[in-house]
Amino acid sequence: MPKALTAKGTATRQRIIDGAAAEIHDRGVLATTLDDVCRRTATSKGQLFHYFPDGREELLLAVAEREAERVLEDQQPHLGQLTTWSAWESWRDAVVLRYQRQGMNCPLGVLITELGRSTPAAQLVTARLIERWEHQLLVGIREMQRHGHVAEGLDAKRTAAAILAAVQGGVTILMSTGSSAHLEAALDTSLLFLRLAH
Amino acid sequence: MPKALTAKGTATRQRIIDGAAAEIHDRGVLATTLDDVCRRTATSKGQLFHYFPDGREELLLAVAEREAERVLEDQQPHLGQLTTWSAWESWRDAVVLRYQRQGMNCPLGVLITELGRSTPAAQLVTARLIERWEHQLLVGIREMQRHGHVAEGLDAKRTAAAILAAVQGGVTILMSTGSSAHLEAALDTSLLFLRLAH
DNA sequence: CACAGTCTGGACCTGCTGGTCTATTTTAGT
DNA sequence: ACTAAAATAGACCAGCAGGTCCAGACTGTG
Repeated sequence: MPKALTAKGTATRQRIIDGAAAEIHDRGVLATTLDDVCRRTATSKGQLFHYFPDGREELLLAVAEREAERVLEDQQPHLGQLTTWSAWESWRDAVVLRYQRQGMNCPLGVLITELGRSTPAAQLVTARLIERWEHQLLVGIREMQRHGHVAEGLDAKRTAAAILAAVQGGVTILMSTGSSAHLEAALDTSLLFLRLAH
Repeated sequence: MPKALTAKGTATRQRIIDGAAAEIHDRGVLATTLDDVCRRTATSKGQLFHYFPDGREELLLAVAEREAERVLEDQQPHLGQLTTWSAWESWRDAVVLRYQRQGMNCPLGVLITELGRSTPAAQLVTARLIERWEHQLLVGIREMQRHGHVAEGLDAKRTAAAILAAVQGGVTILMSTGSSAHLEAALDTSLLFLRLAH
């Protein structure tokens, strides 16, 4: 990587990341080659290794970070303000919609499994995503407790972890079957649980 | 594949599948090459393609089927008799233990994501596993309802789907972080939910 | 024993893909 | 405008992994 990126440079770098992400969405991580990315982004091998000296691995990591960012963005503004039942409902719908749109390929998941084994940096991406996601759920639950909508006695931390797991599992199942039924069941049951704990 | 397998033949075929599964457990699907499998199982390329004419894909599918079978086996006998609270607790422990042992690599998951894109046969393996797993949960919940331990009004089908998703998500998170905290939270919260619905 | 089909071994081929290298053009700062 | 650094292009390389092939050793059945 050059010492300083010019405006043109950063633009190209970003174009490569975006193109790689798109290619991965379309055809999967495994099937995506560096040449594919070059073709799609109208760049050359030279540029690719100019901006990502560590090659494929570094590029994939950059894509993973981008994807992780999106996961949370796509749940906003709902996830950030889980203060009423209707906010939780909206969030639920947003999650279902987001993953139905994404369809049967989970770029992030495969990215992590391919990278994770070798790079600790990749594991960090997942860990941070989980932590942030869970934290927002936790805040939401605490908020509901503060407003008296959910029982004070409920273990908010554990519940947040469980809801996150349920969503994650619903998504995983959606990936392999194409059906969002489990994701919806997971979300609906989670909300029902919160309501029951009263 | 030959028309008829002799006893020796089936033994070799099985040895290849077992060896491939072991190799995948140790080093991951992506890093496992056909030569690795041959070396480990003391077989030759000739044999490998003799028993799996479609090569890597066919072998991987066979391994996936084997793994799927194990997932359910490892939860028995608990999963098959979820008729009391203590049975549910035992099941909970068995699941946690099984996946803690398995550690951070999910052969089945990666197998499916690598195969799923191309082969519908791979999707079938997952679909069947999910269906059978969920069915046993469903039976368990209905049983609890019949005995008056869980409210009749609870949507058993949806709850079974949600619990399965929660477990699945807990496992997924365990894979990428190495911590079973989410899996345990998911299971504990699921059981708490059943208890609350009374 | 014969012989047809199965089993085994391993050399070999080939396509692909990540990665290197060098030459040329463009940009930014003085 | 000059120059140093950055950006771009794309030919080229090397290794590897999946897959092919054929020759030879077993096996079991009439």
